[in-house]
Amino acid sequence: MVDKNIRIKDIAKLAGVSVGTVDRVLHNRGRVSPEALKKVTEVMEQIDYKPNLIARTLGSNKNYRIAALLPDPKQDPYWAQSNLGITQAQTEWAQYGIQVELFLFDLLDKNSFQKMAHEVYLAKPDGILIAPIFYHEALPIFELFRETDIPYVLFNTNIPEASPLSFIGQNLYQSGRVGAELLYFGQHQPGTLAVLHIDEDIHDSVHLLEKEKGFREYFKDKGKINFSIIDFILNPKDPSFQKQLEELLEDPALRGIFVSTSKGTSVTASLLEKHGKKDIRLVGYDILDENLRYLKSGIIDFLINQNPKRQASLGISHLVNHLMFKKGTPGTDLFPLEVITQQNVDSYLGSGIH
Amino acid sequence: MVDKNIRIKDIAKLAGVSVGTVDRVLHNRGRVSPEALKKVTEVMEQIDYKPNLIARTLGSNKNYRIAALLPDPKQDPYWAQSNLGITQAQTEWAQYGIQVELFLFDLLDKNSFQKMAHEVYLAKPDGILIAPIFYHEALPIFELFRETDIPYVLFNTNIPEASPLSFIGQNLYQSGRVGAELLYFGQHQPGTLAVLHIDEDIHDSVHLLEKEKGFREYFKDKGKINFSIIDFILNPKDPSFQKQLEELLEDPALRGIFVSTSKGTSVTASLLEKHGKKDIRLVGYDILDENLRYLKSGIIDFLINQNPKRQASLGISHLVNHLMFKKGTPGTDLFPLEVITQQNVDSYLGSGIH
DNA sequence: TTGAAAGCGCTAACAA
DNA sequence: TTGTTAGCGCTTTCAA
Repeated sequence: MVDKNIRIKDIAKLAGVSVGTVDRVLHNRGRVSPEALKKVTEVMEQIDYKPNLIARTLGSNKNYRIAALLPDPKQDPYWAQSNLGITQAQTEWAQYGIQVELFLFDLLDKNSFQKMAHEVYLAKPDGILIAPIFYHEALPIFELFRETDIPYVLFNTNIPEASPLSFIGQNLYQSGRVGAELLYFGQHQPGTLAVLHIDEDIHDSVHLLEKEKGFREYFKDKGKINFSIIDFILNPKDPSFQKQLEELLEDPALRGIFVSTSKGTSVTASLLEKHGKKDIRLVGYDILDENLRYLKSGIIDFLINQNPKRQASLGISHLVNHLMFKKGTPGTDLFPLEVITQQNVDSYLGSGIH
Repeated sequence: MVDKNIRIKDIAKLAGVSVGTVDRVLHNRGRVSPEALKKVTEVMEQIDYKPNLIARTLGSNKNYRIAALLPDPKQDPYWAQSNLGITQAQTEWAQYGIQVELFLFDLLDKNSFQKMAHEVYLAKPDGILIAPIFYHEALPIFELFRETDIPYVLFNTNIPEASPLSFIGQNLYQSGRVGAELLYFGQHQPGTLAVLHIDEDIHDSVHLLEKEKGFREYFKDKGKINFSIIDFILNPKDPSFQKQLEELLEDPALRGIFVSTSKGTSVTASLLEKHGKKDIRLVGYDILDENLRYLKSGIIDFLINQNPKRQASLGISHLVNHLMFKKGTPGTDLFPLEVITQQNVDSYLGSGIH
């Protein structure tokens, strides 16, 4: 009533041109005389024109195909969550002509990543969501994508050189600091703190070392502390894996363990449980079913939630916003480092929107 | 391409009627013959019709007025945050013909609440967002709202008897349990734990007592513990307020304090700082500027984030979804009980979307 | 009770 | 380089 929203039509009238011309200026599709361009831009600057995105979407009755490249959800519950997020976004956007095609690769096989990335390229989608967990193999892929001008969004792992449309994930360095904080909090007895990187492959090493760096620098900043910090990179497939871990647990000075992967968290927890070591503090990652059990039983003290589901679903949304609504997306979307405890975990399991 | 979405037109064709009839059935606007009704419903049951909400919104070119009833943001930084969330939602939806009118009342004055609630009623908006912090005064208001069939959404404080369109907030009982958990965590020395309800009025008593109940039951569930729990209801306007607090701090056995209000948190922190009591653990509420400083300096150990900004903005969105998109909204939307620490607080300050 | 048709704001094809 | 116009899927008015 008060102030009817300004329409393209109004701008056209004010500038003395047709809606077609305004539209062309709006989307700089060219084929506009300098005079017309000038007049329209002048009007636009005076009026704070906000396009009606709803009408825009309906008008340009387009279908978009989005390719999602990520590890096989069957291999790892963490990636199963990511996959869930994609499925969720898919059903949400399906009615607006957005199709999401999955391209899954083997979490442990760089070649498979390369192969699937190539298939994404061949599929020529309108947008790409990608978890570039293999740094070196990913770089040339981005070259390809850029050549074809297909917008791509990174999630989970950041590769700034990729200059993506946007990155969705967490500040891993800070994540390590949070881990350190939680491990240190209220600990008065001197002793040993351990950092465990448990993974079947070291592909994520950058990922993990970033966390470790944050962890260590937290203590460096603290100045003099009572703890010695040791770290391990362990492969659960390694025959000596179990033994190495058990040796660690033997250490009577061991006060706490920070595990940098979600899978490793439950593995460590199960050992801690077996050995009845309830007094060793354990901080790990993610609200996976396996971890949930140990959190509830008190073996795990804190989880840092990476929210893989929401990372993925937001990734799709970013692409949709870009493709459909031509909306600008933030270059990086850093998720909060959610601290999960026995008492607040249920409040996170509820809606899943937040 | 593969499966074009089904349109009303398609249903009409299949049922051998016109789109007008289908629309009337869809929204049971009546004036449809039993035969037509039958045919259309039959087709509808066969096909999983999902209306295009975008087209619907554009088609019914309506404007909606939403009234927001909440305490004056100038009185309290917590409510300033809520107000921010409303402003945010307002600008987001303005272009689609949604207008939000603010109705502010005095946080300390029940009469002012009643008066403004009545003004909301007289304004006859299309939807209402309300923070019903005065329980007894709110009940008759809801009667009024229901009479006029205006949908209303509660936030911050739940009143189940109000049977609102939806409630947005937190599980306060569980919130108290989280507070207890954080206060207890890693505490080995026996001593005293204090629960502080600091507020200028006791209007929120239900609110606060719910938190206290959770706090106490946490320890009850724990069984034998080393702590005695004491609690206070304090009014900062009371001349003896300062003295009462200082007396509490004198207690050498005091190990930790749980403050149930966001404002009270900073008040307590400032006293703790003044007395140089860094060893007393402090758990409070919300990422307000005042609290932020004390969190960073280590006086406050944990904050439980109630996310007032997002509560409010989501409240508006719920109403919009209901009014504009005729989308179903969840009856209650319980926010996660976010644990904020020195190390993760920045990750929360960033985007604000999450 | 029904169907036809105009219109929501924008896009995009087309003719001029 | 321009303006005109026919949609997009749905709502809503109006005449039949």
